[in-house]
Amino acid sequence: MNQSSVRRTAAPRRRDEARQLFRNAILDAAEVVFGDKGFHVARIQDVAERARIAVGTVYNHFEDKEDVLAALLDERTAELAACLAPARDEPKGFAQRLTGRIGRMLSYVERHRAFFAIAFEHGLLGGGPAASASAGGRRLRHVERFRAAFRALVEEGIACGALEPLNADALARFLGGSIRASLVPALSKTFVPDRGRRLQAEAPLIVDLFLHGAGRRRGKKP
Amino acid sequence: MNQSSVRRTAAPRRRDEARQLFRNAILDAAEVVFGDKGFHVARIQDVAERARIAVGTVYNHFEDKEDVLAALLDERTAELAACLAPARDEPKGFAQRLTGRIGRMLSYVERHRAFFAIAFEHGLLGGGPAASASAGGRRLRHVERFRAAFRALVEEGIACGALEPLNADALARFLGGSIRASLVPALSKTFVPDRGRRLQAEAPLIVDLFLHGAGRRRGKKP
Amino acid sequence: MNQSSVRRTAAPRRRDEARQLFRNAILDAAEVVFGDKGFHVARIQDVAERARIAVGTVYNHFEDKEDVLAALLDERTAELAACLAPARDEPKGFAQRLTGRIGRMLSYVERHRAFFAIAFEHGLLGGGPAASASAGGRRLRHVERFRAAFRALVEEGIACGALEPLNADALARFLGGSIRASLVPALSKTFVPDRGRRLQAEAPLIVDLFLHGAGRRRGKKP
Amino acid sequence: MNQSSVRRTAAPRRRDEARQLFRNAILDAAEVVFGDKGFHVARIQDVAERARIAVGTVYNHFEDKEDVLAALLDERTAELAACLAPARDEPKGFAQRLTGRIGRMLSYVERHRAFFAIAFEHGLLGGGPAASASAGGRRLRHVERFRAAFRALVEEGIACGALEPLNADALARFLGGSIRASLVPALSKTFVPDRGRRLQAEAPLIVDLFLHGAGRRRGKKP
DNA sequence: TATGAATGAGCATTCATTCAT
DNA sequence: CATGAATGAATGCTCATTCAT
Repeated sequence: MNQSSVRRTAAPRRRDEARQLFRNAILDAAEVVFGDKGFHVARIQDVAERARIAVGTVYNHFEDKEDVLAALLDERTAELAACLAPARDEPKGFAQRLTGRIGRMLSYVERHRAFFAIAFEHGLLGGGPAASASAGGRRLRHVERFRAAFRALVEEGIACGALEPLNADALARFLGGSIRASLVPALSKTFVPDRGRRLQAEAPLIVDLFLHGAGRRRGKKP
Repeated sequence: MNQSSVRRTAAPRRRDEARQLFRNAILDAAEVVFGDKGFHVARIQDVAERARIAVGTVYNHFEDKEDVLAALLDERTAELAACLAPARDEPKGFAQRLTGRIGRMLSYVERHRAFFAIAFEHGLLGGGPAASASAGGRRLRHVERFRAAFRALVEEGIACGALEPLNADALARFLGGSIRASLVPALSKTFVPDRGRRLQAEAPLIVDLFLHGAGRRRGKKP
Repeated sequence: MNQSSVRRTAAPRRRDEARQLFRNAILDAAEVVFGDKGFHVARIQDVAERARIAVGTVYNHFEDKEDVLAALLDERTAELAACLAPARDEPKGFAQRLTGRIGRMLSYVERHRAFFAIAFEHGLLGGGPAASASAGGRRLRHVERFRAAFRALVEEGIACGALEPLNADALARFLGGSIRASLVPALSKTFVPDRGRRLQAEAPLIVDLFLHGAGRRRGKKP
Repeated sequence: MNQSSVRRTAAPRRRDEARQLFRNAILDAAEVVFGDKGFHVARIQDVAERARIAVGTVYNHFEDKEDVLAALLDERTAELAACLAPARDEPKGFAQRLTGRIGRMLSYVERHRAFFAIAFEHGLLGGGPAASASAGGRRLRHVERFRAAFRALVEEGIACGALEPLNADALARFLGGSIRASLVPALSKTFVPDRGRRLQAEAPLIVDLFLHGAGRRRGKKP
């Protein structure tokens, strides 16, 4: 390999790394700012200031304000959906596997609390049709990807006989609703994040309720 | 009762009725407009136009834009919470009572689809903490009232032994999440409202999942 | 005519008058501001300030910045073209009539010097194709109307035997060019407007120069 | 001459040639881009892209955007004025010489149509005082040089008895106006450039129209 | 010297709110 | 009170210019 070929590859690589750095800085800033004020109230200026860059720079990396949100949803959604995918060394039982995955998901949400506070507004886990309208479908992708992850999980459960063979979409939504129910208080602004208990600890309860419901179980008596 | 006292009471009464008429017209218009475009995108102008009145008139009846939303949430939330309250001639079993009440609730939501699409964005059934921030706490009231209705329902269930004696708040949220899961697709814009099946028909499934979960029930086989 | 019908007509009339007042104030302000700085450099803020109104008010009367320019061109162009139309008590000879009309036109231009300085930039009397591009054809109307007025004038001359029966469009452009040549120094910013001589006094020279190129040449026959 | 002195002169020469190459590439690109969109709408980025160089490079060769325009006007104006200067082997008659020179000028304009479309906006042949304001007088030079060329031409005509001994400036402007009248349609965007007839063919008509207003009138003598 | 990403002042436009009629 | 035009603060986005590489 001669010097010139080194140059041809090394320089662009560093440039790409710089681009990635800016992109991440912007998305990280947007996560906090959007989470704090809500998408519509937040100003691009705010995002730029938090990222310690100029407004113009935001526009060097993203098409417009909507695009920043879309990219953010894209990124976090993919990571969140990944939590639901099978991992190595999972326990045998479906309930155990489910608990592990949901726990991972809760843990991820906890690390990105600010963002998920608004992500729900924008359709995650089902919601805000109004908000998703303006995006002209750009955001449907995220929701869809997420729905697919839940569906896969539920179908896995049906396949192994752990879940009732009901409509997979309905079950997937039910699972999403169950998880959401636990997340809501944690995402509220008045929530004090670390009182010793981590959000992850909720996973067994969620799974229990999801699997067996809230009804009093007769078999328990004897 | 002399004539002047009649005037003092009758005339104001008519005036109050007129005020009520305007107020309702504005709220009805706001419900549709906010539901269509989302609160932030909707303009007071749009609401006024739909109500066939002038913008200034809106401000004669409401403090500001936020106030219109708050009033709307107040009104619909109260009506929605009322669905969950005990009714006359309810069946004996908790599950049956639950099914009836949830059914009524679903029916009400269906009649106000446009609005509830955004209500969820603004904290109903737990959500959008970002949005509620700007309201300076005004909206917490609605959420709180709603939460209370769910709590009462759940506590009723625990009291009569139909529900596990777990944390009432957690159960209330779980019930809310279960219902929400069924509402989401119905509130999406692409939803075709009347394909023969009414949203209300989902109530038994919701109750079943809420009470018994999605796990495969062993006792079903025989 | 009863009182109510009076109200129905009188109130709107006053409102319409107010609209007209605002519209004119804006156009007058725009004429000066655009003329001073050029269309692109001038800010709507400048126009509003000069008209002593708020920026928003400009947008209550015009679609956007382009629309203000278009309306201005429309109005002034129509008035300018009217100068070229036949008047009452015109003298018999074509040259005399021409002199009168051009004189009136020059006089009008002089009263609106600031504006015509930029009008030429935007296609009047033939010019600036670049500028007219962005308007998407809205401005072509003005140019076209103006061209038509010149054409009519030239055709009148041809018809009465005062002009060579050449291509009317070419002659019209030549007449425009002849007039323009006299206007240019008067429209320059360094021009001191009133040194005793009015622009109108140039009319005979313009006509003389114009005519003895397009006029039928008497001496040629022998 | 030793080797080092060779280096001192030869290398800089090559460097200067390179500079010239860049400069020309930028001006050529600017001619097209400015002509297409107009000076204010065109972005330096557009010019750089068309020249296949980086934006920064433009600023290595020109002070700012205005400077690019000024240099462009400078260059093209000088070449255009040169068309009006006496050439070798010109015919004897003034009309013939005039026709030749104007023909050359038209030909030059035709080769640079895109540019002259905007040059007129910026004062060439008299015009756009608004535009020239922002340049702070830098552009007056071009206009002035051009005016001088016209003046010289007219004075030449007066001297040889071919033109009326009127005010030379007025005649020069009249000549400019006459030429401009023919250029306008050719510079419009909708103009189809080559329909068999070249712009140059208009020269005799222009001269004819011009001369028989300013030309000494033979028939008048009696 | 060429490069092209970062910069941030600048501006058109919107829209909640006011207030004279 | 209803009205609807006037208001002007607020904001998304652009683009000329700079400068580290």
